[in-house]
Amino acid sequence: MKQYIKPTESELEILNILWASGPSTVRAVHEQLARTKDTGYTTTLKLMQIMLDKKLLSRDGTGKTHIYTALVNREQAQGQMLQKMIETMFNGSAMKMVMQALGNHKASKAELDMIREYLDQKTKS
Amino acid sequence: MKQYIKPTESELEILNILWASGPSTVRAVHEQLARTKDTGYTTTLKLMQIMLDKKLLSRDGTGKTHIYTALVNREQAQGQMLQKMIETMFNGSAMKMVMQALGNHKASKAELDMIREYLDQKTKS
DNA sequence: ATTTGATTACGAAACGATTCGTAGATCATT
DNA sequence: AATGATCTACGAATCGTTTCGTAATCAAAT
Repeated sequence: MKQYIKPTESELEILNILWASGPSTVRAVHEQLARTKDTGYTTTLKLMQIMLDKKLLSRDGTGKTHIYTALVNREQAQGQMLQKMIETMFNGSAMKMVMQALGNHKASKAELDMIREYLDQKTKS
Repeated sequence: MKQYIKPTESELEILNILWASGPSTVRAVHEQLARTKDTGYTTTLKLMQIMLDKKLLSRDGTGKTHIYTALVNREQAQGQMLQKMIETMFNGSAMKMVMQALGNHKASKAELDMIREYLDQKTKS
């Protein structure tokens, strides 16, 4: 049975760091986190321990300092969260969401071109 | 000062109903909610009262049964939530998100065409 | 071996969201 | 005006998340 990935806000912040940096110690994660967030070290530690419990992370406990690794795939998590948003906010229509995103965000011409190219490629196959 | 809209999961469900149905009584909202969710009437009531408190809703209290109205605009809420997702999950790139959405969702050819048309229009202006 | 510094483990407080029971208010019917 | 049905108000319990203090553990340096 496939589990749905539903990280909390804080968990997502940690996942993002691990996705970007790869397997890391608590301290490394905490230092990144502390750049944008005022939080204590043991808070980060506890969060990561809970995420271990929830199978969002794994860890290598050889030696004193443990090394944590994200167990969930970035693309998969992104996809699931997007899918959910599309369903609950955009009536299941990816198109509506895309348009809203592009409309709001005032994408650059280069970005628009890239999307167009991507669409072309997708239509062909 | 502009407030950020950060409805919870449950609040979003209620907002969606009000956006779709327009101003409604608690009972009307609850009946829709109860179709997909097993919840009590007073729970819905309490939630809507809290949302009133948070200024997510307004209400007309003339007469016995109150009529609630969404105070937040649908498009605005969607936009903000998308923006946040883009920032936290897609490194600020709307394009990345759009591609991920399209890639995952397997949009129909018709949908793709509509998006392309939209892009063209957007490029022109 | 002892001290020092950093790490992990753990419990508990604080907080917000959610749920629901119960009481009180209101209205229509009789 | 009493009954019954429906609604609102409110407090409290529960639950999950987040936070942090403190103790235990470990490793390196003295």
